[in-house]
Amino acid sequence: MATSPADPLTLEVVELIGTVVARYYAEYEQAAATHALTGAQARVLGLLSLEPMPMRHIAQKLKCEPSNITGIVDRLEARGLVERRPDPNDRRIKLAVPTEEGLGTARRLRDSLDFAREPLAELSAQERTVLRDLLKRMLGVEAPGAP
Amino acid sequence: MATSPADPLTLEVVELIGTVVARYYAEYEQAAATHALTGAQARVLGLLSLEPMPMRHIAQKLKCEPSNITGIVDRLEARGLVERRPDPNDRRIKLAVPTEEGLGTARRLRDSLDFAREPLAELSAQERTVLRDLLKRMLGVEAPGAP
DNA sequence: TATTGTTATACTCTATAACTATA
DNA sequence: TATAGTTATAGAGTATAACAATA
Repeated sequence: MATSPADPLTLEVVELIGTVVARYYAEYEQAAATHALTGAQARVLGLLSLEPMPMRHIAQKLKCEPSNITGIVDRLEARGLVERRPDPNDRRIKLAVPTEEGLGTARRLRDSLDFAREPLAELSAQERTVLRDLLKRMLGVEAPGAP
Repeated sequence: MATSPADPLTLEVVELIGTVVARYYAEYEQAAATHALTGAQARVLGLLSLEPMPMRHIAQKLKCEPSNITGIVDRLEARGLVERRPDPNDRRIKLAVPTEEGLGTARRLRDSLDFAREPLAELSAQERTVLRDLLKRMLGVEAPGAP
């Protein structure tokens, strides 16, 4: 479907979002590096810290090829942050599970992600609520009071 | 400076921003791939399409090492999208300049970046204005009517 | 046969260090 | 000597294709 072709207000918002993306991304990479992780390793570890899952699921979540996950989990496993465990029900599957140390690293990583938390301090609670609801609608998340 | 440590509303907004970042980033890479460019090549070409600049300046804008730019510009040049030109005032400097074809590719790339433009159609003009002003304040851009 | 994970391969991006040619 | 760009090198991420083990 064709989208409205470039009214100035929309373009301005798009550019602002681009700035947010660049800043957020850079801070994420830097926070990962602080914990001696690459961005991809940090994303996998963060994902697994929420829920252990088979290798293939990780690739689906990260929208990349499954073969890439092998190497990333290899490096996390070599550092003792993640383990591969057999799935009792299907011996083809290997579950990637964070270790205690991996969980700790994931938590510290999350805590060090100040971005958007510090800038958000500029906004009042009411303004944050407005921002939240606008972002939700942009992203197609169902509205607070709608079905 | 310590930031407020995790009120639920702020965390929710941070997570929403994370979702925006992931979606925007994925769409940018995909749009670049549509034009047979990598993300890095697309970023360099987009930058040069606004203003030709010395190799070193590109590295500063992209926050990476200058040695990386050599290869990226090599590949853009091999495809006829960018040229290296001598700087008349300082023979150490090489200016990276997009060709006509490079400018066309950059324009089409920008036009194909529907993200945030399509989702923004969900919002009214008034809501987009509110979103714009909130993002500006978050990013520390001076407010519309403030010094 | 289909699926899961891995390996092998090739390309790109990245940082580091050493090199060249200018200034 | 200092700076701009390059080269050389090594590590990591990525996609593709082929493979072993299991279903």
